[in-house]
Amino acid sequence: MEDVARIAGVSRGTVSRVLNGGHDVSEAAEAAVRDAMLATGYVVNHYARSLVTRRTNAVAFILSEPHERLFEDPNFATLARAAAQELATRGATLMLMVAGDRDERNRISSYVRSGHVDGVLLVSTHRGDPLVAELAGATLPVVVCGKPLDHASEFRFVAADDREGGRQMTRFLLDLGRRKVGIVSGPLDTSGGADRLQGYLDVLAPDADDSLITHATHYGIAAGEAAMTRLLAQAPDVDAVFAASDLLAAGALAALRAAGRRVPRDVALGGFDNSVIAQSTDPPLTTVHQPVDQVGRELVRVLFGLIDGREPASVTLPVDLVRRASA
Amino acid sequence: MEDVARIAGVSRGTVSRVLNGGHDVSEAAEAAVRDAMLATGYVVNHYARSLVTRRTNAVAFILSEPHERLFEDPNFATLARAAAQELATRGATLMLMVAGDRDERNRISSYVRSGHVDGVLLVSTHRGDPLVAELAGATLPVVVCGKPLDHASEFRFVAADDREGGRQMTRFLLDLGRRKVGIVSGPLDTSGGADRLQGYLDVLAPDADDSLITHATHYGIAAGEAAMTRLLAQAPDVDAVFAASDLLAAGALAALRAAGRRVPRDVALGGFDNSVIAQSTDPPLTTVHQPVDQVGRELVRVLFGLIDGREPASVTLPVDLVRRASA
DNA sequence: CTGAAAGCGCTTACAG
DNA sequence: CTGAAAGCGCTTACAG
Repeated sequence: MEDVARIAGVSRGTVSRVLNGGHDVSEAAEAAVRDAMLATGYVVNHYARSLVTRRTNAVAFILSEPHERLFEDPNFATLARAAAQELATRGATLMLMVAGDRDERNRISSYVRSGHVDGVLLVSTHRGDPLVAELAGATLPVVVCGKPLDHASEFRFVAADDREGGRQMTRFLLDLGRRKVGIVSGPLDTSGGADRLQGYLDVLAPDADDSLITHATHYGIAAGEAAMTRLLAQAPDVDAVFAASDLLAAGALAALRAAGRRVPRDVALGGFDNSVIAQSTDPPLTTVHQPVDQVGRELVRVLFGLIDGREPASVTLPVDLVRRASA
Repeated sequence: MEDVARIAGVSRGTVSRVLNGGHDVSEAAEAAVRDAMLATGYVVNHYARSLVTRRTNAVAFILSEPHERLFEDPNFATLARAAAQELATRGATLMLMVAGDRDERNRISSYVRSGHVDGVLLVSTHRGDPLVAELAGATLPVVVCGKPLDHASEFRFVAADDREGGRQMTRFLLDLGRRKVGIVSGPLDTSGGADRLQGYLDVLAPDADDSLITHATHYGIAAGEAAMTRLLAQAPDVDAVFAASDLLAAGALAALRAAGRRVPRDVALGGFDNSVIAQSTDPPLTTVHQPVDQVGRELVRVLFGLIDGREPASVTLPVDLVRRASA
């Protein structure tokens, strides 16, 4: 910077001003500085800048989930990509952090609360997540992906409309003429799990039948298979099933096959997510599409709203049903 | 830090020394400083530190691929997680960057070369990737995930043993008693694509038959389906197929079904990756498992070797065949 | 073992 | 519009 100033024949203060928008700088001075920057190949030192501005231009993307539940959100890669790109257009960068156990959680919690990032994107939290509680107490800008289950009033969030998705799928199965529509719901300690079940109940209640409802322990193929097996035992006459994720649906498919039920003929099956999985099963899944890319971008937009002191609203994004062969 | 020093009754220099390992500090002084740090809730400012040490404790994880090829590496999420965790144990953090088009590539290239990160992890590159060329010229420590196709001698890499995996699967299909073993290979401008095909040829040459070889345009279900359809036209008597990824295998499965071939009875089918997809197809896929977690950790270990000026060797990790129902 | 001092590269009132 | 100066919070020879 010293060099640039010398070559341009101005002071370091002036160089700094053109760097920060060029306000209060004459055109001649600005041009001279820009030429000098090109000539020297100058690049700012972010650390020096952060030291004085107290802005880091970094955002933490915290994946808060137990290690064994790797595939809970099959769209995590897409989400991280979308957020990273949106961040890049704003000159910020995404720092990926995995809070898989208590040690990691503590390390991350103190890291982000010590001013190393401008804000936090909190992904895949469960009810009772200690990280949520700690962040609720902090002054740091935080946006949650999915509707928060705890401290809901303290957080802005961005979510797909899980409940409406649950309604759409349930209605769709009913409109197919099916009479016994069951559900393999996800774990109820996640907002997606609870809301998709709620959507199902919205449509069916007060006729909902407990024997048609079953919960998977987590979003995995094996868990889906086990849950579907239970459902079949409870309600042998089930003729349609809404599985609350594509992975659960893949498991349900295996259980149905094992029981000799044809899909969709004997049992119509619907999934949720519209992930790659939905296209790889046989038959391919009718499912509810979540706009994951858009969720990633909105997450960043809302976070910057918070950082800049505006008061951004939480956002719920629409979902839509994609019809394939399973129902 | 000023406060800590005052409370502990020492100078800032001494506080800094205990922060950096406590060398050349008396026990009494160290204890006093630690107490003072606890009392004040002191946390270092990384930016001030980076400003003087020239170390950023940040590593760029660059995903270099065109936007439309989202699922090329179905294990990207796992890879990023593993790397982030390994980085965390070393006090560093992972910055995720997506180089999807020229603009993004330029921005990222100049960012990482301007000293904002200590090193780079380069993921999912293709032959001719301009980013690889630029990074080859730079002095920055770089480790490539997968064997580099260009500037190979200039980079350290960490890869799964794709070629050996190709051999194992081909041999396995042959040992099943199949006579016409075909391949749906991946795109040849990726190291995985080229090496898996090479493994197939290692086993079959000089008897390899061109009509049994087909290439998918990218790692997608639709591409796998199209390639399998071509293969069936070229070699109607094919009785086994090695699809170079699980996604390609899922597509091949659809094509085989459409052609009325039963799997594994008429055609035995093997995949590659052992991703979730392999468990969701019907039948589930016999496939080659890649130790993605371990690749992520090794990537970081090798990078730190480079950063610390040691001369770490590239590493190739073993793969192994997982048998399921498709072959 | 310890302190005083210089310096890392920037930004931002302040005075003009 | 511009420059001189202070200051952001640390580390690290240097001298003792």
